[in-house]
Amino acid sequence: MTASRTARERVRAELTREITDIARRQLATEGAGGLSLRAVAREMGMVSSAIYRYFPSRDDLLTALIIDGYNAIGAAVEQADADCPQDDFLLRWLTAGHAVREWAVAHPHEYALLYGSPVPGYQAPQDTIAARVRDVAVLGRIISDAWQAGAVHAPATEPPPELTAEAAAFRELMPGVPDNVIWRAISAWTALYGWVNFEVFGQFNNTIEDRRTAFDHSMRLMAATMGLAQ
Amino acid sequence: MTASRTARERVRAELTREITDIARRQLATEGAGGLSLRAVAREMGMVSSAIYRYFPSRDDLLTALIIDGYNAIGAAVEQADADCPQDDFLLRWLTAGHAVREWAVAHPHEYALLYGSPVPGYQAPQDTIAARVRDVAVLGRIISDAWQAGAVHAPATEPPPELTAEAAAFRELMPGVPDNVIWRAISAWTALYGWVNFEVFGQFNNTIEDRRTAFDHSMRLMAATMGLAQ
DNA sequence: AGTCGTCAAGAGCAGTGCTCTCGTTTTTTG
DNA sequence: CAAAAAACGAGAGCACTGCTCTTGACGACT
Repeated sequence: MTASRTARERVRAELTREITDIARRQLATEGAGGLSLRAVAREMGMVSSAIYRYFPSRDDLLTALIIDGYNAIGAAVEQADADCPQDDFLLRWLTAGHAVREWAVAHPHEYALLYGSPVPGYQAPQDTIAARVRDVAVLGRIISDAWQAGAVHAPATEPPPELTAEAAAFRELMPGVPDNVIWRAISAWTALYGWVNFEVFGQFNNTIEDRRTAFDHSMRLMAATMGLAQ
Repeated sequence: MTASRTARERVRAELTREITDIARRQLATEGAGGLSLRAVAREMGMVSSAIYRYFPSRDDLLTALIIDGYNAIGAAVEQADADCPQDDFLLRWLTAGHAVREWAVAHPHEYALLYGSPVPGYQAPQDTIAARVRDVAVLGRIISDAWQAGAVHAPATEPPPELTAEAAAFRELMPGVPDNVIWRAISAWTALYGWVNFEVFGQFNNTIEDRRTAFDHSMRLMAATMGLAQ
């Protein structure tokens, strides 16, 4: 009986996957606003209303794409870090940063969906938060490993007392790491994505051309701020 | 005759301004995607096609709003810096940063229009670039002033030679400032906007609550990276 | 074998950006 | 001052969107 049930569910899963694939392709070429359920249906040879059997609304399709996107960039960063010699923490930081940047440059529209302005009228459901932490978890692990190895030499500028109860999520990612380093890591993390935002969203147009080199240099400065310089 | 000509042009300018005002209000409440020419016309008691006498397309209306937005945030930063004691460079940097952040938090949708994902199908015309540099010009002036006053004590980590021909626009903003400091300023600038992006776009939800304090601390770390720490 | 749920299809609603035409009003020109 | 020209608001209309509802057919489970 499971076979027959699976027969139906298999074609359903297949169609669902085909929808997201086409949607992702449209997203990559047209951007988030150009994603049209009717266009997806048209490309599949379906009628538009049939799509709603699989995704109750456009937002649900967007949510699926967002989750896929977080997992894709998270997997890219995890893979990049796994390929690194684990005891070279500066290299790991730089490699993870480049992985983020390169994925974003290769998938600008998907990146915009994840880290750009929220899609109007769209509220990210809780389902996304599990996938969204994969990249920052890698960063946390790098810093945490570096700290355990005694490779973090940051100036001892204590953050203000108002912040001691903040950023609990980051603390969990970096157990044992003192507040000073945690907040430096948060700063570096926001700087990393700030750069990628600027690059992907065109803020460097006609200004910085060799963006990979410039990004690398900036990430080295951030590593120094974190105390990771060798 | 100029009076009679002005009569018509005056009402035209007035209507144009009313359109942008209503559009800005809709933008603030609904976001960029919710901006509808028909809704603006409806609110003005006009018929939708009449709007096209004033803005040939939705993109042109968006462009007007974008230019206004760049000027608004630029003016806010300029004003904040002007109110500072000009010889306290760390304070000036922090004040300018807080001005950016506070404007962005107060006008999240307008900020998203300026620094978020580009509106799909919309290509920013050249008209915007004049207004868009006002905020970064303030930052450049702060660093430049600090350098002239001998108040910049940054470690002498030279950027790689590939970058010596890059970022000419930044160099013009900071005449006489050496490359090392220029690239540190660029890093700090991207970190500043990276933070604001994360905050405005909801990346700190359920993670960091006292965002002003955390931002301030991060900006102090960036000041140290630039060599502005006192 | 019959029932029940799933499915694709189609029509339809309200909304969008945008174009075109048609009178009217205002400005400019002869 | 009168005629030509330009600007304007209104309306209809096109192609498109997300989404809902209904209808009829096919497949799955008892």
